[in-house]
Formats: sequence, structure tokens, C-alpha cells
Amino acid sequence: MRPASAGAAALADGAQSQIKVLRAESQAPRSRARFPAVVGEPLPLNQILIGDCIEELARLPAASVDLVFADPPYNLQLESTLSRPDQSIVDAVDDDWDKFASFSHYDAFTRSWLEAVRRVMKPDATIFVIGSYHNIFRVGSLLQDQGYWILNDIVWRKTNPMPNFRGRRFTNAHETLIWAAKGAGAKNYRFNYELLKAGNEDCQLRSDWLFPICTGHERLKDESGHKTHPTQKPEALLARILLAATNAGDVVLDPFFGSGTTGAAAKRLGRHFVGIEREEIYAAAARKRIAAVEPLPHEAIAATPSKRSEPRVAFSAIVEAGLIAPGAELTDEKQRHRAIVRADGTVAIGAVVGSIHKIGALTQGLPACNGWTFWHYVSQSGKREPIDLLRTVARKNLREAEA
Amino acid sequence: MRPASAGAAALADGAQSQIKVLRAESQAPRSRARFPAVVGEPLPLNQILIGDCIEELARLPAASVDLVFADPPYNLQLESTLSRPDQSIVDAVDDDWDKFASFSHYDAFTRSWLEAVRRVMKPDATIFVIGSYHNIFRVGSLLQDQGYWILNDIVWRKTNPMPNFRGRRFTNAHETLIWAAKGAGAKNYRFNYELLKAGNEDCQLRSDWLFPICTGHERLKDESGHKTHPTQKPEALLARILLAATNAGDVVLDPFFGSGTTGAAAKRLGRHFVGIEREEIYAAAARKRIAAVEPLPHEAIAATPSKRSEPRVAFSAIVEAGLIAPGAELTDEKQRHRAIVRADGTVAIGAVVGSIHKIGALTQGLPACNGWTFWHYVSQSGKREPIDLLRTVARKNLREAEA
DNA sequence: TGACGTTTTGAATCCGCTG
DNA sequence: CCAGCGGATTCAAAACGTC
Repeated sequence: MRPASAGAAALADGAQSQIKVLRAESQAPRSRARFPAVVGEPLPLNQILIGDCIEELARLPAASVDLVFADPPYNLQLESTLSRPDQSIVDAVDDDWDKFASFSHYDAFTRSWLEAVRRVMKPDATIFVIGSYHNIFRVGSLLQDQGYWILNDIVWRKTNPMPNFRGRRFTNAHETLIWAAKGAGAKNYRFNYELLKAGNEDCQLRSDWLFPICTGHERLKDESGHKTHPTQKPEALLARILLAATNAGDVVLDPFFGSGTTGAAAKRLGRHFVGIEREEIYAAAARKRIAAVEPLPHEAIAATPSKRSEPRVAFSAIVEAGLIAPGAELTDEKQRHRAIVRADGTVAIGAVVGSIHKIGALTQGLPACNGWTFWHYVSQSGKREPIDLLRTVARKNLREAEA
Repeated sequence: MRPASAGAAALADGAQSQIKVLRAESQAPRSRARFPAVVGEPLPLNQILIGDCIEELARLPAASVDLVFADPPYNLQLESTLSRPDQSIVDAVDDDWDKFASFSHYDAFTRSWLEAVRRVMKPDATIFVIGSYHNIFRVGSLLQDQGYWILNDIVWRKTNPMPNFRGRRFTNAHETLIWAAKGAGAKNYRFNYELLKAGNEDCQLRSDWLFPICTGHERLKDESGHKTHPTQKPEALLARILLAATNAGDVVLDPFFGSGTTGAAAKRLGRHFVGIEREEIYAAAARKRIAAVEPLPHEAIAATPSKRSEPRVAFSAIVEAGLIAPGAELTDEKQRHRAIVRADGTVAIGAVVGSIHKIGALTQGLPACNGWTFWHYVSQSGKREPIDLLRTVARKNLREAEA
């Protein structure tokens, strides 16, 4: 077995799930062995393979990954420079890797990598491909032509897209993801329906997702402050994909690894990744980035709970359990608002008393407020944490008491 | 001339704009006549042509419509009966091999109608096609292959989609529209940017639109309460499309007319339609529906003049008219830059002389500058105002002189 | 430090008329 | 068809600067 990278070692259940992956290769039950047993190298987990993705994919064992996330070149066709109304120049994607001579060249490229990726997918694996109108129709058609079975097309709505500066079109405010199974017959693909629903106000998740584009501290930059990669995706987007379509310990393949968002999200969520990237400069930035990721505690990423949703926990139960003391001060994240915990599980601002939600709403002048995420307390380590963390602990205690 | 339907007669400016359309065919100025004059039938305005859309399209004059809205069928089963006379495809489609056959069959059908439609489009016409992940990738690719130039892909987010009952996928909560020009060179397509922005809190319209699906009174039903058409689109969706990409009096073609939403929206908004529909039963329902539509009053649909279409006024004309005196000092808003008005309508910084735009750009070190909004003068009331205000006055004087 | 105003920036197929 | 040039055109969020 190849040694796993530092990233893999840090994964919560790294060793265990790596074993699981290998077993899937060598000991698949005969009756379901539609794919040849693999000889040679196992999956190089939590590493970035440098090279052309089609060549590198050919070296990977067949039917070995649980999920593919692919962010291929979009084939943008920019005719000239674009300036904002204030005459500043838009820093456009003009990299060589995004240049194709024609649609048929782009199609040939797409056909190749889709084929190569399909071989590496387990029979119940699924694939997400992201793109814009420049390329996504080519990708979608070729997916269908190769027998992939589209499960959804998903729209990533951007909260803060670049506007249309010339007023000649609608603001290009979204990108499209295609989610597909390996074939029409693959009915047992992973979809963590309950988990997603529970995290979405008990409402099933729709095909339109809202996320901000990747900016701020998350955006990788070089020493001179220049963005490392022109099209870095937000980690929240990848996190949703991984939570939706994998379990902890699963392997996600990203054939266009770029700045390594897939790797960062995978490590944080206790998944394994296999990355392929042509440019060493991107891979180097990705390695450094992933090394700095702190995996979430095991409780936070454990596989989908049972069908029934998580038990409700009242804040009073948390006070009763001694997880927070009556009299403790709660604040919002930025410490603009303060309230005092009362022994009965209500909170108070001066003489005004109510639930964590009511008081949270009241103090912000909003109709509603999720008190669990709004109010923060100072933990033993001195860090300010949302009281939702206490709820997680309470639930864990509850489960252990039940067991 | 074929008699127009009752719907046409009711259109606010029906007769007038019909003449305009015909003139565009037969009396286009020679110098700009890039398109052959039309012989034979003119456009059968505000009617539903019953028949196969490819055959009917072939009878329409070339380069004659301003907009196309197409809601093609995407049920693969249905396609095999709709498309070209190649009877090699049998109906049962549930294995991969047949899937491929269906796709190519669907592609052939799509190619045919896209070609036929393209011929009928004016050079600056655009097309909207709506679809779901089942077919939209095929449509998008074939649009691109035929030389159509995609302007936007647009997402219709449904406020009230059908939930996913089995919990195996994300709720399919949107459909996709592709908006395309006839070719990459067509830069002068219609896009009522300012109108849309004004109707959207003065914020440019994004590529994600939110509308409820068509229900309630709007949904056509037969005597037994059964819905007349399985996929009736909301009129609000069509209204936005027409407002965005046509002017009053323009002609919109719908080759898959169905329940006639395009016709209803067109009549309401003072546009003309040409509908093609195979099923007389749908056409009958559509005729009845459209006849009942009350067109909006003319004031409500008259084209709002855009800034671009305002008459040009030279700065020299403003000096000549005495609205500002030679020798007056211009500054930018924050008085960082200064220039002097010259009698010939140029401005000067020291020995450097040029247009308000040139000098504005030069003094800021920018490649371009809108001198009208950059330069300010001190008005009689002592306030510093952009010289664009003087242009507004000049234009008003101009209009009054003409009247 | 904080409040507040200014500047920067993001996968973009982004002008149109006149001569 | 091309060159020239007038002048029309941006939203949200983060970073940065100033008081």
C-alpha cells in the first residue's frame, strides 16, 4: 500500500476507510463483479497526481471511486478586454488551458475525459460536472451519449456575481452543475436525502442552490496578493456535494484539481480525495491549503443518522445538563448583542425574558431568528462558539445514554 | 394579405405595425438590403398554423420575425413520431442502446426545426428555447453547432415545484431557457435593458428568474376539469421574455404553440404572434384563450426610449446656444481636475485641447471617459452640476423647436 | 479600536454609429 | 469592412483608508 499523505493521516477515520476501499477492489463478490479485478497500484489516496488527466486516469484502478467532481475548462470565448464603467479592466480568464480551437476540439477533449472518468467510477458512483453556458451543453450531451444517466441539473446561484457592465445581457448570475449516475441502471447511488433535508429546515433540497462566490480569506492568493487560481470554487459548494453524495470515508476523484477545493472539503468532512492537476503551481498551492485544513470532529461528519430526524433538544435541557451555567453571558458572533442565560432555559436582556429564538429576533428587530446559531458562548478554551455546539454535545450524550 | 385574426384587430397598434412589418420585407432601403425581398405570402400574423412545424416554417418568408419562443417536446417517446420520416425506431426504450438511438433521433428532429426557424429569423432576431435536463443539453449543443450565438442561459426557478416524492434526487425546481442570437456577429439584437432594470428596483436583471408554475384560473381546463395541455407555461414568463427582447408591434414566432401562452402574452403586450401547432385541439383552446385577452392600453406598452436612442447633441451646440460661456471653468465632481471651455466646443487644460471626452480621459489617465457626466459646471444657483444637465436642456429645446 | 466612507474585484462569449 | 470616436455602462462583498 502506498503511504497516504499527511492529509490522509489526519483524516478522522482514514485508515479504516482506506481498507474498505481496497477491499472493494480485490474482494468484490463474484456475482456483482461486472468490472475486472484490479491488478497493480491501488488508489493513491489524498494525493495530487501531476499530469494530463486522461493519462493519469488510465493508471487508476477501474471502478474504484465513489464520486467524481469535475470542473473542466469552460471554453470561454472572450473577444476583447472588458472594462467596468469606471474604466478599470476586468481580470478575465485568458489562460492557455481554457483555449480550444473549436467546439469539435472541445467535444473531443470532453469525450476523452468523460470516458476515462467513467471507467474509474464504481457502479453506483455519481459525477458532478460544473460549467457555464459556454460548455455545459456540450458536457451534458456527451454525458448522455456515453450512457451516463442524469439525475439532476443543479443551479449554483451566486449571491454576488459580476454584473453585466455593458447592459447588453442579463447578469450571468449562475453556473450549472450536472449530477449523473454511471448509467440508467444504477439505482443504488448514494444520496443522503434525510441529512440534507434535516439541514434545510426539514424541507427537501431543491435543484437551485445559493452560495457566494469564493472571496476573502478563503480565496488563495500569492505573495503579491494576486489570486492563485482564476476560478477557485467556494468550499461550501463542494461541502454540499460531498454531504449529498458521499459518506465519510468515501473517495472523491477530481480530475481538474486546480486550487484543491475538493481536497479541502474532503479532508474537512472526513472523505478521501484523488486529485489530478496538470500545473504543478496549482498543485503546490492546493497541497499547502489542504495541509492547513482541520478535519471536523467525527461526530460532526458521521454517516447519515437514522430515518427519523435528530431528536429535538430544548435549551433548557442544555442548562439542566450543566453544559452552560445560568448567569452565563451570550452574545452574537460580533458581540453586538448580549443576553443572560436563566436557569429555566430562557434568556434575558434586562427585564425582557424569552426563548433563545424570540430574544434573538427581538434584539435584532427581525421577525425570526435561529437562536442556536445566533447566540455564542465562551468555551473553556476561551473561544467564542455558537450554542449549537452545545446542542451537538447534548445529542451525543443522549445517543450514548440510549445505547 | 391573409386576414388577421380577431386577436390582431384588438391589438393596440395592430394595423400600423403590421404595415411596418410588411414594409420591412418589401421596401427595405436598398443600401441596407442584406436580405432578399420576399415573394409570396407575407407573415400570417396572429394566427395559428396547423401542421408540422418544419413544413409550416418552410412556407414562411425568410428573415421576417423578431423573436422566436420555442417550447419543444422533450419526451423521447413522442419525438419518434414527431421527427423526420425515419421509421427505424421502435417505441420501447428502456435499455441503453435504445436510449442512444432515441437521442440521435431527437437530435435530428431538433436540428431540423432549429434550421427552419433560423431561416425565418431577422438578422437581429433572437430565440428563447425552454427545456429541462432531459433535452436542454441537446438543444444547446445543436444551437451552437448551427452558429446561433448564446447570449444567456436563464433559469426559471419555480416557487412551487412538484416535490420529489421518492427522496432520491433534489427537487427538480427549475427549467432552463437558452437565449441566443442568430449568429456571433448579430450585435444589434433587441434587449430592453433599461426597461427591465426600471422594473426591478433599478437593479439589472439576473439570469435567474422566479415565477410560480401555471395554476389556478390561468391554467386551461376542459369541461371535465382536466388540464388542456400538460405543460402550459405561465404567462408571466412569456411576458418577461417579450418585454425583454421585443418592442410593441414586433412579431414573435412560436413553432410549438400548444396552449397559446405566447399568443396570449403577445396580444396583451401589443406584439404580434405567429403560432404553429400540430394538434387542432390545442389550437382551438389557444384561439379561444387569446380571443378573451384584453390588450393593455397603449401607454402601458409603448417602448421606453433608451438613453442610447436619444438624439446626439454636440458640446459645441451647447456653447453656441449660450448654455455655457466660453472661458467657463469645468471641474470633476471633487474638483480634482479643471478645464476651460473654448468657443468651438472643445475644452482645454493648459495648451492641451480636445473634446470633453478626450480631455476627461487624458486628465484621469484613463482610456476613455464620458465627458458629459465627468465634467461639472457651476450653475446660476451656485451649485456644481454635471454638464449632462445642459445637454438635457438642449434636447428639450430641440424637441420644442421641432414641434 | 471602531465607525464610516472609498476602493477593489469577480469563469464575461458585454457598443454602435459614421464616414 | 474597418477605423475612429462619442459616450453609455455595475452589484455585492470584502478590503482598505481615514478620522
